[in-house]
Amino acid sequence: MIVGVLVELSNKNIDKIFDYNVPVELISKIKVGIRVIVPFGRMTLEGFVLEIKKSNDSNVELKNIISIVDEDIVLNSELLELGKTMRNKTLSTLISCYQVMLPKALKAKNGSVVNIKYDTYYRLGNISPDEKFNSKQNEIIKCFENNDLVSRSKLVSISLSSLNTLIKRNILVAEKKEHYRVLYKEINNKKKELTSDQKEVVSSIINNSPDTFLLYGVTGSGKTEVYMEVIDYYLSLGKSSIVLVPEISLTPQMINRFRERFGDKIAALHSALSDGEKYDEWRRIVRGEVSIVIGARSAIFAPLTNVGVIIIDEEHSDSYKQSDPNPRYNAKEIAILRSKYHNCSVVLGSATPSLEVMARAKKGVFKLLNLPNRVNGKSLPEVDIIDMNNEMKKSKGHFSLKLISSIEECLEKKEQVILLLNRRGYSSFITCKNCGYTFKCPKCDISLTYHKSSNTLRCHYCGYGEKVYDKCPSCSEESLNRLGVGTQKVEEELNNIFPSSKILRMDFDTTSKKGAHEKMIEDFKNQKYDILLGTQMVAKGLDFSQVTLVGVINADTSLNIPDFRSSENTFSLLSQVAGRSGRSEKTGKVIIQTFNPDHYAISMVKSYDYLGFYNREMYIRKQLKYPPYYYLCNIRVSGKDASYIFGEALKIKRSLDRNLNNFIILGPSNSSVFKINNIYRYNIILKYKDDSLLYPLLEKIIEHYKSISKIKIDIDFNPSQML
DNA sequence: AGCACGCCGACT
DNA sequence: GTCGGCGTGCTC
Repeated sequence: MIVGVLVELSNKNIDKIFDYNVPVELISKIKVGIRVIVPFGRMTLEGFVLEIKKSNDSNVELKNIISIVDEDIVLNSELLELGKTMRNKTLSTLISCYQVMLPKALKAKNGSVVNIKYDTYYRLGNISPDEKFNSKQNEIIKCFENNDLVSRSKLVSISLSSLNTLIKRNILVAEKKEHYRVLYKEINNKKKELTSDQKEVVSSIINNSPDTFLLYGVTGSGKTEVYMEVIDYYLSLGKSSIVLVPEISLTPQMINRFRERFGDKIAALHSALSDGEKYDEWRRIVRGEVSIVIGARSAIFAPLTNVGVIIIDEEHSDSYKQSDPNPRYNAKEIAILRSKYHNCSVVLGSATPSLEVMARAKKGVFKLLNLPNRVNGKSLPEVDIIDMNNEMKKSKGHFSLKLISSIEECLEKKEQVILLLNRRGYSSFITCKNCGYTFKCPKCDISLTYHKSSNTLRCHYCGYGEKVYDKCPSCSEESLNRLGVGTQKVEEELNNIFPSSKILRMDFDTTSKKGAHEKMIEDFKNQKYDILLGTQMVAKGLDFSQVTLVGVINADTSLNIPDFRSSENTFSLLSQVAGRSGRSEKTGKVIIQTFNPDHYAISMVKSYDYLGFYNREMYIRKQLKYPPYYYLCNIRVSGKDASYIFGEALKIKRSLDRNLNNFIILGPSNSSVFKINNIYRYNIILKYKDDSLLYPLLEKIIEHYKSISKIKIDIDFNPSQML
């Protein structure tokens, strides 16, 4: 027996199948989709078995497989095939596509597999009628009246020595059962009565399946209930479901809602789980012990069989696109690929759909479903836009008088406030007021950001750090200025204005500890705090009934990012956070502070005019030839020798120019962070409508450069950010 | 990724 | 003459 193996090295030169002999004693254990250990050059590597064949059709002498890693397959035929499609769509290595499908714990570097934990259980053996038992022993045996299997810990708690006696007499027989590290609540199938709008949407999905739907529903319109109802329907047909949410909104609050309804039929894959816990969840999925998988981007690869529906909540979130390590895939595209295989539907939900998805829905490629009303029957909270250009003359802090008085009012009524400090694309760097000097990382072309806790300046890209100076190194004046607003600073200011209020600060610093995020949300829900102050993480998915005021301290930072999506992202962020207000009986209110009150991405939030925003933004995208009118592709050429790299990038650009018609080809230009860790980066940006000639050409370019180690070519199709 | 091979510069 | 630089190629 010969097997074709793909080894675990992500390198274009090795991204092909290598054949190995299977020693006789291993033949019976070989299956396509398991991992094996093989010799490779002088190395010993892990790899996936992709093919099984009878004879050696090449003229090279084959080595033997060393051992087998998995009893059961880790990649089924659907996922093996999906990986190949992904490779072709992302031009990444096949092995990287398979690796991204599996939990980290399985990406074993030479066999470092996570321990499977076992619990010991006992069952009753044969008891002949003349066996006699004492009282302790009888007590133990009684435990088996209603259960076949009883855990050792329970029996030990009765009497260890009696237990040992019974085991010795073969009255009890030991049995090992896998121990899962995650505990589950009892199912209680909490079902809410749906509104007629919701019911209509649910039946529309079920009756028109399979298809891809855009569920466009305002904040608070009960999209989650719709998802659960659809999932429940497919559950009743014996089918499984995948639910994707952005990591940031995969809160315990969200998971608990699903758990209350579906109990232990759910596996939740989120970042708060350890590698071992994620592995446990993954194994439950593989074994068919769960029917619903809820998780962030990579959960789209959940090895469920017989999928009934794939739901992508907050569809507009850019977190569904993997942008940094290869493969640069988009979970929405993967969802559609998997739905074709399973002949099932995809539901994309959002209150502010991405332009790409809405455009496709309008064209009829996706089916558009509407939820125009909130389930509480109330209208959306009133939005007040405060022009900070005027306010700054009146006070020097970050709070307008209007926001201060509204918070005051809210606190008096014992209601709660959420404050968003928009820090998207924002960093707290230090500059000299006198000469304009800024501190930059010597290895990366980026400003160092100030870290109060360690009193250092740090580089967000490479981790470089230096201590903070008093004097400007350029002009020697003591005129260094901390720019920008941190949550800490705003918290202090807030404390001064409202000394008796209880403020909860939620940002990356305060939520990094395990379970901290969960506890904060729980505490705020239980009204242990009056004001929740935080970054983007307070904007999405949270549902607190006592929140009647949402304030946005600085709406503009996300608007100033040099990215063609900055308006869309700003509109969507502001609309989302506005939706946190007035979700229950009490009427809510929203205050947005901005220096650009007339910018359409801000002014249209006031009227909740998504479609108005959509039309206006679409017009601009058409003029500027951006998505959804054109596709984008970013070719990043990088290496240590800047002039060599630029020269090669230019060659690539010229070759593209020669071979592609109707393409707009920009660059090579310095990428927005030009240098990271002494690697210089140039971008070539392509805009196009038809990609049929592009792929073979790019494959050729990759092929040409793959063996030249001083240059790296990275391709990102439809990048989420243009950085 | 590792490691060997091989072809040019500065040394005991 | 030889040690060692790293550019290039190969791994079933």
